[in-house]
Amino acid sequence: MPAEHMNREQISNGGSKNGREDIVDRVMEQQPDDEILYDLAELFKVFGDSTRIKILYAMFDNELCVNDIARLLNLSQSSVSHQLRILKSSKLVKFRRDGKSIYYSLDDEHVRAIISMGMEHVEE
Amino acid sequence: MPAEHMNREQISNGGSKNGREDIVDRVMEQQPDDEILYDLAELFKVFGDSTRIKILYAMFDNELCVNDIARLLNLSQSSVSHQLRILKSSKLVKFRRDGKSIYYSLDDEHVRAIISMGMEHVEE
DNA sequence: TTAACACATGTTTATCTGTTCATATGTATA
DNA sequence: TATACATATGAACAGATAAACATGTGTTAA
Repeated sequence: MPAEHMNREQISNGGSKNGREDIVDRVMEQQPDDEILYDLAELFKVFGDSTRIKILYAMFDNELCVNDIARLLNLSQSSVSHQLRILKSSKLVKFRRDGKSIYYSLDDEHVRAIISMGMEHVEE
Repeated sequence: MPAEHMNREQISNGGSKNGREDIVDRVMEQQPDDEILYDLAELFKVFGDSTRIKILYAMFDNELCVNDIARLLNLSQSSVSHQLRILKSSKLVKFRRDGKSIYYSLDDEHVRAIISMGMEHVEE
């Protein structure tokens, strides 16, 4: 393509198809593997349910057993247990048994940090 | 109930029903309004889809137009547009028009912070 | 070992959500 | 103004998912 037939954008980027190729290619290289981004989405999906968020927030600085959570949030025991199962498999909560009860708490500081970041965004 | 009929747990917590009442009451007071936690869940729900996460990550430090994103991630223009609509209404991205194209970018540092926190948790 | 309690799990159902396809809106250019 | 390009939007369908209900497992104490 002769230079006199190029528009300003094409000239400024060296004549690539539409002047965005370079940027698209660069972003493509920076992008993490799909698998990682899939896992990241799965993580946020767990936070993305109001029942689970309520449970997580209740445990923000308290260890709670299943029955505590059910009474506190007015949920069925079954529902709480199902949600805790999801939180466990995502490594967001840990637990310990004490007699007949099982006490749950947040697994690490990341969980608190993620919730706090979200709260900041919401409270605007 | 006479003290000699109480178990150790009941005595140590002053004789409340099952020794967890105090904690449950305290947590209940600390818990934010349902509406706030609902909004928080809604926010994370937006991050909880692999297509949207890919789009957000691609914009981590690049402004991109709809067509860029579609080519980059091998998605249909319609799909990208639908997802950007959701990201816009959640205030996660901002945009500007330049001629026929519309350039999208992350709305603020919170968005980057939330993604980074999530990444740290996933990369373990 | 039986009963009572605390929790987990399987299944079903109603609802929600992402994609696709078709079409509409908005912008630049000949 | 006609055409092409870039993006947005509406509708419909398929897959995902949370809640409810019933039942199973594990623990304690009589």
